[in-house]
Amino acid sequence: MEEHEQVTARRNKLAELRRLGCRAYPNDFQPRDLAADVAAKHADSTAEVLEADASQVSIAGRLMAIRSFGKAAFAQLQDRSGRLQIYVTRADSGEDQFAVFRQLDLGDIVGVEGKLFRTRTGELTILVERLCYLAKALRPLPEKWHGLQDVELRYRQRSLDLLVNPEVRRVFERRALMLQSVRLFFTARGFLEVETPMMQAIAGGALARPFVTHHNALDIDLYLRIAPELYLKRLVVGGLDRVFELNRNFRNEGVSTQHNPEFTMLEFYQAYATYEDMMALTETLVAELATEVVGALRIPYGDHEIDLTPPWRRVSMKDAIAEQTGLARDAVDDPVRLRAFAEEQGIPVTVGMPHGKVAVEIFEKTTEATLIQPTFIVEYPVEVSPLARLSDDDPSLVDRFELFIAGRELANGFSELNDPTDQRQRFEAQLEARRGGDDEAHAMDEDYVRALEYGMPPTAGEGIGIDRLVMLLANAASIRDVILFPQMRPERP
RNA sequence: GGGCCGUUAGCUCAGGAGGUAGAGCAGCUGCCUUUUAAGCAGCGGGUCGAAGGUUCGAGUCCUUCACGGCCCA
Repeated sequence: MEEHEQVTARRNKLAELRRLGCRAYPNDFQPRDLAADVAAKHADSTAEVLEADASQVSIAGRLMAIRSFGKAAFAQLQDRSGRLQIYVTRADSGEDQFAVFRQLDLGDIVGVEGKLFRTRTGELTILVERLCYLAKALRPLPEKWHGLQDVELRYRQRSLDLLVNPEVRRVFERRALMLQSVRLFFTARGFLEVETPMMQAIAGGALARPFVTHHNALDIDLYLRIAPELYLKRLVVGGLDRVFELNRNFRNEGVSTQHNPEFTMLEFYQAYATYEDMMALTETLVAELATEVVGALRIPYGDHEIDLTPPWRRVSMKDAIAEQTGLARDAVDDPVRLRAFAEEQGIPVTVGMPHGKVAVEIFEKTTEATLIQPTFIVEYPVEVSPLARLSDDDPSLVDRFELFIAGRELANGFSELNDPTDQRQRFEAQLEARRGGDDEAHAMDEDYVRALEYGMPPTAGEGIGIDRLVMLLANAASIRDVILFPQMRPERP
């Protein structure tokens, strides 16, 4: 393959650097300072103060701009903290080092040491006395002004994206801060962080299609988990009354701005609590995270301003449907009339589909996207909630909620079903649904029922989609903007 | 899965109604010791996503495919 002219030019400069006595990839330069620290420390230092200060600073990073004159040059050096201008002159750095500098390109990594001064325009700058070439960028960087715009290239070559688009780094710094805050929040409340299997013989805990893999030595198929739920509740049976897990789930479904096949889920379980306690805990958690990460409770998201100030609205699914569609509440309660409405609206409902599931279908199609401000939808139908405790008031419902913000589901929580007999019957009902063609129905898990038979305390639990929460707090439109390496089709040669 | 849109130099983008492929940045050569997207002068760089088709002639029109984006399911 023919090498690009710009790559050839850079290879030639690398050869010239060797000729000048540089090692090609040295590793003996240790920067003592960071660009942003230096800038902060000397933000108010006048030219005279800097002149009188004999101390040296040393930073290392990537050359992101070079403005070169004959015997001197300004350049921008970028490290993990930010950028600082350097000034290299033949007089101050010496003939040999200046010759090295002249072989450097945008993107090259160097270390410099020298004294600070202020330029004519007042910019804090290092006058370079020692210059160490550290690594060559053999490929040219994207354009300095527009950065890398092509979203396909940005996702496929995240290194380059991070390098030239500083706002991308900020999103992932925000994400890291949020994860750290989540851990502090739960550990401060007595929750134990645990890790449960990602490879499971039965993919339980949610209604979704799993990825399948194979264990050679055991000669068994295993599933990548779609949820950690059933393992976390086994731990509650075992006396770990408060547990949380913050890690990846895998679902073998489509890719979109809202879905990546692997995504990060927070799940937590608290004994002697109810789903109402979980709603209150969620309000506190999200409000705290927003304050921590964004610094405000009213946050911008796309065209909206979201107000995360607790408490949030709570409304039953059927009331929400009635409110949105204009149907009378008794029509929503009536299986025949509700089904007729679905068919009239072109919402696909199958012949044997139970009333509760028809309601959920209608809710998802008509109402979900309208829930912009934080809203807990409560009173979920039992047919779509095989792991949730029955409502004491209405046996067709369970003590469950989902949280919607900006038209998207962010969390799902409920009082846990801890009656092993009921749990077995629910699994059997799911098997029936599966035989009826529902390939997302929950599988039977005998081992889990056996665990429940030892007695699980009354418990409530919840899952929160972390990527979506990061999207909200980082004002990102696509899940790919908050996942470092989103799933893409492989490039074809 | 369906609809719409995109794919042109390393990057960011133009390319009217089919008639020899353009700019800026980046690169190369030269000048330049206070620049800020530095400046000035000159030069090089293209399988126009791929494959077919229509046409005297296709970046441009048609078909299929690939990859991506947005919307819908």
